[in-house]
Amino acid sequence: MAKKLSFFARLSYGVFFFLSKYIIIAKTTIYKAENAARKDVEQMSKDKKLVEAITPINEDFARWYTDIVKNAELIDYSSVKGCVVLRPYGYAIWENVQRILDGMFKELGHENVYMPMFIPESLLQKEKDHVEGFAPEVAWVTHGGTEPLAERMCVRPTSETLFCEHYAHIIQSYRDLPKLYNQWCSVVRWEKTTRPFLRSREFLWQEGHTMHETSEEAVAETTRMLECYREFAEDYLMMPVVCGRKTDSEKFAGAEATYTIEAMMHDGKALQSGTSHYFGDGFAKAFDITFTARDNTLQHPFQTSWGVSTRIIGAIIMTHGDDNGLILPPAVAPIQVVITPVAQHKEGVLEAAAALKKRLKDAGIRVLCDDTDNSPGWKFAQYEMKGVPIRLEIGPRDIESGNCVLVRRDNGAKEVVALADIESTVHTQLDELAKALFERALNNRAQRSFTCATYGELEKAVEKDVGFYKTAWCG
RNA sequence: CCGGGUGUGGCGCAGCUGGUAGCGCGCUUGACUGGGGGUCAAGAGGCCGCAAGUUCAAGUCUUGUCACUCGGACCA
Repeated sequence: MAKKLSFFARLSYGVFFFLSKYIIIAKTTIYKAENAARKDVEQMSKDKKLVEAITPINEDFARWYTDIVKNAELIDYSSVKGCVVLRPYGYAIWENVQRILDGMFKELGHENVYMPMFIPESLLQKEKDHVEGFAPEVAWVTHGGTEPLAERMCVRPTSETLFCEHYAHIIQSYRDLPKLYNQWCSVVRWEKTTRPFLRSREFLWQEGHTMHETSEEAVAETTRMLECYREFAEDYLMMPVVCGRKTDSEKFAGAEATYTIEAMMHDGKALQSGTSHYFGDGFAKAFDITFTARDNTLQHPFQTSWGVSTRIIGAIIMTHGDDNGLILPPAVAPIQVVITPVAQHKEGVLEAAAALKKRLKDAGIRVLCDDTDNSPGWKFAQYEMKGVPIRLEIGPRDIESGNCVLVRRDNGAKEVVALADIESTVHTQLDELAKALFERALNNRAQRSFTCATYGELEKAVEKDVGFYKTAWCG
């Protein structure tokens, strides 16, 4: 088995165990852009007088991705490599992700805390595997002002060590367990190859760190949080995922087992979208965390950690987007409905648009009315680029007939709908759009999933088709 | 870390064998428009990455340097 795994590692394939007896092999390289197509697109953009053309998805997937993150105004590059500016629209997506996940965590009994961003070198080094895994990619702080520090400190790449130090202070008895903490923060990993959202040097995430009385309880927490992530991905982001366990070579540094949700991107590659780790009592021993058990013996607690990062935004883009730009699942879309007034200088149009906006807002829908004097065509293209799920057009004709035009972002379908019950119409359409996104992603995954009976068969198949492979030969 | 490429208005680029900087988009103002990226007119905006050198003269040539980028290596 070890030999086979190293073979896959060389090919940049991720290998992980499906939760049943299958393993799944999926290409997991981080996308890199290529130069070739750029000039053609720029030329095309000139010829067609388009404002911002993006590279077609089937021509160069990586370039398509970069064009979207820039043109949909999610990020701006900064002067620090691998560190991006999250612009209001991009950050708003993250805020929605935060709001939903945070609610789910609290429902499960977790509490939020905040740890320092600096870790003294000696603290990082307490757990051997952990430091070996992370030391090559941490950023170091060596000076305070002009004075060299007595001990250098790293900017947290993850906070296990800080949580452990703290837990050692506050856990005395089995009565103190479990401890279910989570924090929202940014971490720094000095990556050499960076891509917005997918692999950056600083990124935002949440990291949950829990301590338990028994290993059974900690294992249960690990799978409970993996299930939480699955539910979030599938029910809110409309992104089907495969739950599984990473091989030893890919598991978290210091963990006993790493579980993951893997989503298939539009091009058939896998993206690790959330992880949940079981640590056993390895860290507890290294950090000397003990508690008095029910039988009055001194024991080490069992630990888990789990995290989802802004990479999930990259997953949303690559799962649902198309040649016209981003498509956002309604649950996390900063704007769920955009209203574009037509012939807005004519009497009554802007007033009708404003009234429509108010009704939708009162119905709990995130709505924007774009009354700038850009042309309607420009607005259509702009909000398609930004992935707004539903567009409502309202002009003199509609006002007269008591209707408006509803356009769906996922399939472009246009429909004249009555203003009278617009709230329920929009709610229904948002729901249907969400379901359609999930179905489409599921179909894509099904079309790119294969089964191999033997190892030899698998070797040949992975060269031909990018996708997920199930094999039965590994028990 | 190794190799290739690129640095010129906000963005994308042109600028040949040296002669003192131009195009498209965007931006500003106004008018006409408006149901798929509108039209016209008038404007604003540049130490040509940085430093040194060659020259009467450097965006252009030479050297150095910095940054970015692509590929490789490295990387949960």
